[in-house]
Amino acid sequence: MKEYNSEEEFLKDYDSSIFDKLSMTSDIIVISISSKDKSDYRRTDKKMMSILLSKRNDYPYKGKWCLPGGFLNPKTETLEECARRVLKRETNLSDIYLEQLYTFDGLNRDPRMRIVSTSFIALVDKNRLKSRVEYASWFDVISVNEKNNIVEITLSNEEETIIFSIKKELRKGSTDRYNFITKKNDKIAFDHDKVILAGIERLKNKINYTDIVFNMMPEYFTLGELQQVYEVILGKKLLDPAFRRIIANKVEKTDKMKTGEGHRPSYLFRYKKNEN
Amino acid sequence: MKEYNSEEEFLKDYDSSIFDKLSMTSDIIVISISSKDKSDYRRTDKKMMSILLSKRNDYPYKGKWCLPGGFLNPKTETLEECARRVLKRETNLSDIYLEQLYTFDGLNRDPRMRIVSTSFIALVDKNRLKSRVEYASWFDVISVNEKNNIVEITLSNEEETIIFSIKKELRKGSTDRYNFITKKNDKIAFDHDKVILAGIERLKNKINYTDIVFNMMPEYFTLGELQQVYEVILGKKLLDPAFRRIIANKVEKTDKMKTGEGHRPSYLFRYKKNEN
DNA sequence: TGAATAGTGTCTGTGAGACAATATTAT
DNA sequence: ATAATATTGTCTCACAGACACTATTCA
Repeated sequence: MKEYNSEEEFLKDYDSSIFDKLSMTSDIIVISISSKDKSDYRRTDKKMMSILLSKRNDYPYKGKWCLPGGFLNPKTETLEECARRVLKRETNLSDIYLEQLYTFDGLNRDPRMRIVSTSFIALVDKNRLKSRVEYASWFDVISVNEKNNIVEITLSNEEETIIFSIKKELRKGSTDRYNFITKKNDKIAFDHDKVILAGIERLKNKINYTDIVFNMMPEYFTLGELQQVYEVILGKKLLDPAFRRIIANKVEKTDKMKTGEGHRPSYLFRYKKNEN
Repeated sequence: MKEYNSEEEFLKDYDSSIFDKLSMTSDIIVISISSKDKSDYRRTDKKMMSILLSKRNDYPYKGKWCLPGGFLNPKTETLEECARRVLKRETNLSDIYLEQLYTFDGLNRDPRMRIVSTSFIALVDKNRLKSRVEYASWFDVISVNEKNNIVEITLSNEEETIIFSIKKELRKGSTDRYNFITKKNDKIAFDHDKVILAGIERLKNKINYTDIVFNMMPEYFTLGELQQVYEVILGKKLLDPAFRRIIANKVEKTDKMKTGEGHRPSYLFRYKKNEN
């Protein structure tokens, strides 16, 4: 083997083809909050999480739904830049909250070849999306039910309902980490069912010790609306006074009011940074 | 474009060379607890974290220290399997606690070519490592000091001291997530300085709401020892009664004692699963 | 005996959970 | 007036922080 005396010299000779290579993708679970129309004039809108899915036009998994994603161009971009490029294409927005979620790399997750996918969570305020998305469709997260370590998730857009379930199997030697095993899944492509579950769980875990939720809120909101968002994400009702104590130093009251709702109007609040 | 009528038909024709490809590696920050010899017969050993580093024999970064790692074989293994293969080689152990940490993918993190690295944390009880590691060396984590969002980490083995510092720059639009920017680093190869910081922070964050710490403990331990491990990882002193309350339902008392320490002997405890 | 760690008791303040009470609007 | 949500008050209980005290060993 040749002896090199400097890194430059070594690199000049380096043949990058000696290692087996593979392709990577960035896949994104875009989460936002949508409102179901109120049935009663004085009731507030029911809020739910929604996620963005695209219908696959080509093989593999033709006709199934998948998360927005794209192949990494290894010469020019990072995985996060790749994700932003995809998001720009899908939503026409460039400044979306993005956070690396997990790298999925099962040997057969893509039937074409070995593809490793780094997934991201994107959180967005739905009001910012003016134009209807062309290829993608928003699915409401109707329910997330966990029983005996099996999670069943129900998604629905206007035309279609998707139900899939995943078993969370305790990892050997751990008391709190799980392998995800698909139990039932007819309509989601690749392993994106697992990405969706991982994303929903990450959001649920982080909502209580970070401020990420405000990435899904409009600039002005009532505390009732904010509380509903927490309730939807956490999957449980919260008590009003407790909730207000918790978020008190994360928001600031404005002098604006939300009126015309058939009941007592409420002050509009705004996200307030800092001050822990 | 040819029309396909089934996924099988499509795959038969599929040319996987149309996308640019790249190489991946798994890099592992192996963390364990070591004890400094007691100077006074009645004082307890001082505990510290230690991490495993290898000296690079080849370019690039020849002569610098790096984390154990290796190239992924895309045909045969997952990233975690790749990490376990490396760990087996370095420590001769197969059943080490392993957790995916983060995927690092800066465009120039490796001067040879584009290489994306998925990093893992491994936690191990040092007593299980009988034989001295051949190529790698344990470095004690002497200090982790954060001031004005700059973290300075000092590592040391018997012969060498490594000091590096990283700036944690608040990410745009976030209040709790940071980009890592190397400020000073002469001795750590690649971006492994950032992996080390990410690993130490992950451990610190998870110690309070998981049981991962027991992966670094021997089967029998005193509560004093366990408390020291918590203190080293959290970087602060804890109060005895509070600590005992917190871990009370994670451990069970045995009838064994630890004696001969120059002071009152203490009961040995053992990790107790479940019962939250 | 003295220095050191082991282990327990208990007071206090903080904060979440729970429930109650009052306020205000559109129909 | 009524139904609905908005907003605040307050009681209680759990628990972490703090400090004090007792126990036990080896040189």
